Amino acid sequence: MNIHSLLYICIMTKKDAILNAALKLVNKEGFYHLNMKNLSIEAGVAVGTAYLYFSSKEALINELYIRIVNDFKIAVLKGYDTTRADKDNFMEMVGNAVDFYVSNPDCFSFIEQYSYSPFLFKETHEENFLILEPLYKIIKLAKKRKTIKELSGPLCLALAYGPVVTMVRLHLAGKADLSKRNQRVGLVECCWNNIKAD
Amino acid sequence: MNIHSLLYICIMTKKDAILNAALKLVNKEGFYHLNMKNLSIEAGVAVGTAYLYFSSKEALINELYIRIVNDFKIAVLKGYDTTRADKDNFMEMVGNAVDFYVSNPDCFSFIEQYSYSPFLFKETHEENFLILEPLYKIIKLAKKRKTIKELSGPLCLALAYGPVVTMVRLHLAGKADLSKRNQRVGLVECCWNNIKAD
Amino acid sequence: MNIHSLLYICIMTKKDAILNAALKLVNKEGFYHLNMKNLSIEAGVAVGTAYLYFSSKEALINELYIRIVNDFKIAVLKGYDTTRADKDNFMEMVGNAVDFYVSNPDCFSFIEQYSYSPFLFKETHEENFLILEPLYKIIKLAKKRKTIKELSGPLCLALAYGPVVTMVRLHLAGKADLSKRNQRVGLVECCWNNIKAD
Amino acid sequence: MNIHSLLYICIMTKKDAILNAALKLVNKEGFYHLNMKNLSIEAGVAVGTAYLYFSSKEALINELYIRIVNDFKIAVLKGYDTTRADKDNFMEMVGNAVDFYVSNPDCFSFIEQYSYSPFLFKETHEENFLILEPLYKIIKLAKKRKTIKELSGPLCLALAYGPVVTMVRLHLAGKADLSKRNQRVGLVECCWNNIKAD
DNA sequence: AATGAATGAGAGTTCATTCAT
DNA sequence: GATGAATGAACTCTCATTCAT
Repeated sequence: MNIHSLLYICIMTKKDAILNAALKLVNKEGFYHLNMKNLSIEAGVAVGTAYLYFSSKEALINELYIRIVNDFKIAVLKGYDTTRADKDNFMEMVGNAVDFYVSNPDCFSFIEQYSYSPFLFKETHEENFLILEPLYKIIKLAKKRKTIKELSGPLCLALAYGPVVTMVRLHLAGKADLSKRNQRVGLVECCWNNIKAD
Repeated sequence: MNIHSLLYICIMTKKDAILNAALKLVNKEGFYHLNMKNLSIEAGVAVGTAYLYFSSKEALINELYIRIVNDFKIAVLKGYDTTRADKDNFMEMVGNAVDFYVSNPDCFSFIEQYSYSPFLFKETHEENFLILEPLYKIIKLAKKRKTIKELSGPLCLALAYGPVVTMVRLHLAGKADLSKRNQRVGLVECCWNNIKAD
Repeated sequence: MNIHSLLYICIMTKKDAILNAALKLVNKEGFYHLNMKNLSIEAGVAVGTAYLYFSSKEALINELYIRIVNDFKIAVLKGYDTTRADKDNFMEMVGNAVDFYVSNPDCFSFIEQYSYSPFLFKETHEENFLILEPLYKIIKLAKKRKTIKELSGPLCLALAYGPVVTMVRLHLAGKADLSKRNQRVGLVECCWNNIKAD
Repeated sequence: MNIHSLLYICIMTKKDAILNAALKLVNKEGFYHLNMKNLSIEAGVAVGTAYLYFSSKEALINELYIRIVNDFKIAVLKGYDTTRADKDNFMEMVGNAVDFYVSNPDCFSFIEQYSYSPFLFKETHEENFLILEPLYKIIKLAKKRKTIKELSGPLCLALAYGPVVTMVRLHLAGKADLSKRNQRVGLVECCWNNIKAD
C-alpha cells in the first residue's frame, strides 16, 4: 500500500459517503426534496465535492440506482446452482431477494421510487425491469422442464414475484412482519406454490 | 339547464382541467418535473387560476390523490354483493381493480408514484394502504368461512393482490398484455387460486 | 329626493366604505400589506367595485390622503378668528389639531405613514407639508406682531408643532396620556410657551 | 494583513453592500417598492447572495433597522458624562442626534418609515421608542435635580425632542436649513429652553 | 482533491387589474 | 352599477452548478 492507494481509498470513501447519504435522504424525504446542500451535509462533505465524482445530480442518482440493482442481482444470484432442482433454486433466489429487501429497506424503497419517476432520469428508464431478469430466467427454464404451470412468462413472474413486493411494502409499513426467517421462507413457499405444476 | 347551471359546469370544468392536467403531467414527466407553469399551460388556464381552486401545489396533488383513490374504491366495490359466494365477490372486485388500472393507466402510475414519495405529502401518507382496504375486508370474511387458506391476512392480501400490481406494471411497460378481457380474467383466476382453500 | 339622488347616496356610501376600509387596513397592517382583495372584503364590496370609483390602488390612496388632509385643515381652522389675540388663535388651532389626532388616531398614523413613503405616490408627495400651512400662517403673522420670539419661521413651527407630533405618537403607543382635555390643553400651552415672546 | 483577513473583509463588504443598498433604495423608493431584484442590482450581487446573509427580506430590513438604531445610540451617547451639568449633557446628546440625522439623512428617513409601518415587521415593533431611551434617562435625572420644569416625563421628551424631528424633516424637505453648525446648536438651545427650569 | 461563497435561472405564489355576466 | 373568476406580470425565495481559493 502506497500513497496512491491511500488516496484511492480516501476517494472511494467520500464517493460512498455521498451515495449512502443520497440513499438515506431519498428514502427519508423523497426524490422531490433531495437537494445537493442537504446531501453534502449528510455526507459530511462540501457541496462542490459531489461534482468531483458525479457530473450532475441526475448522474449521481443514476449511478446509485445502477449500484443498488447490481448489489441486488449479486445478492439474488448467490447460491444459484444449475444442477439443483428448480424449486430449490427458486426458493434460494426469491429468498435472497426477500432477505435483501428486508435487510436493506432503503434499497427497496429507492428502487420503487426510481421505477415510478418517469422521465426523471431517461437513460436508465429502460432498465426498470432489469431487476426481474435473474428471476425471469429461472422461470423460463422451469417452464421448459414443466416443473411449473403452463402460464405466460410475465404472468408467472407476476404470480411469483408480485406477492414479494406487496409483502415487503406491508412489512415496511408495519402492517406485516417479515423480521423472522420462517416468515420469509413461508412467503417464498407460497410464491412457489402459486406457480408450481400440479 | 339555465345560465346558472352553465356557470356551475364551467367552474367545475376548470378545476377538473387542472386536476386532469396534473395527472397527465405527473405521469409524463414525474412529480419531480411537475411545475405550475407547465401545469397551467396543459390545463389551458393562467398560473394564478390554479390558486383559486387549490391553496398550493401540494394541496392540488393531495386532492388529486384523494380523488383517484376514491374513484378506484367506487370502481372496485361496484357489484359487491354479500349474498354471493366469496370467489364471485373476489373475482368481481379484483377484476374491477384490474379493469380500472388498465382503463386508467395514469391513475395506476399516479398511485404508485404517490405511495413512494415519502414525506412529500405528509397528511395523506397514512392513507397509502387504504386502497387495499376493500379487498382486505373480503379476505378476512372469506378466511372466517374457510373458503381460503389459513394464512395471515397480509400474506393473503399479498398473494391475491401483489400479482395484479406487478402484472399491470408489466402490461404498461409493454412486457405483458392485459388488453383483452380473458387475459385479465385469467390473471384474477390465478390470484384466487393463490389463496383459495385446497 | 328622486331615484338619482338615491343612487348618488348609494355611490357615496360604497366609495366611503372603500376609503374607510383602506384607512383601517393601512393602520392595522401598513401600506406594505394593503391589498385590494382584503380591502374589498373589509369594505363589503367586490374587488371590481373599487375600480368603479378609483382608477388604481395608488389613486385610491391619494384620494384618501387628500381627504384626510382636508378634514384636518377644516378641523384645525374651526374657530379661527383674526380679531382674537395670537395666543388665543394658536391655542384654538393647535388644540384643534391635537383633538383631531386623538379623536382620529387612524388619520394621524396614515398621515405619518404617507409622509414617509417616498416616491410611493409621487404626485402628492410635494404636498406633504401642506398640513402645516395653516399653522405656519399664524406663526408668520404673530412674528410680525412681535408676540412670539424672533426665530426663523421653520424653527418656530418645529418648536410649536414638533412636540404635538411626538406627544401624539407617545399617546398612541400607550406611553403618554392625552385622553383628558386638560392634558391636551397643557400640551398646547407648553407649545405656546416654547415660542411666545419673553 | 494576509489573505485570510482580505477574505474576511470581502465577506463583510458583501453583507454591508446589501444593507447599504437596502437603505438607499428604501429612501429612494420606499418600503413599498423595495424588491430583491433591484436590491441585488444596487448592491452589485446576485439575488441569491442576499439569502446567504439574511433569511428573508423581512429579516434583512429588521437587521438594518437594528443596526441603524444601534449606530444612532452610539452616536448620541458619545461624550455623555455624568459629572457634567445636565444642560451640557443635554446639549451634547441632542446635538449628537441632530448631527447624526443631518449627516445620515437616509438613516433618519429609514427610522421614520420603519416606525410607521405597523405590523410589517412585528418583532422589532416594540423597539420603536427605544431610540428615545438615552434622552429619556437624562430628562428623568434632570427632573430629580430640578434643573428642568416639573412636567411629566413624556411631555418633557416631546418638548425637547419633537422639535428636532420636525426640524430635520423640514431641513430634508429643503424648507429649513441645518447645514451649519450654529443652526443646529441654535435648535438644540431652543429645545433646552423648552424644558429648563425657570 | 476539497471547499463553500457566489451565481442566476427558475420555482411557487401573489395580487392589481380586467371584463363577461 | 356591481360582481368575482380569471389573468399574467412580478414578486420572494430555492437550489444545481461553478470556480477562485
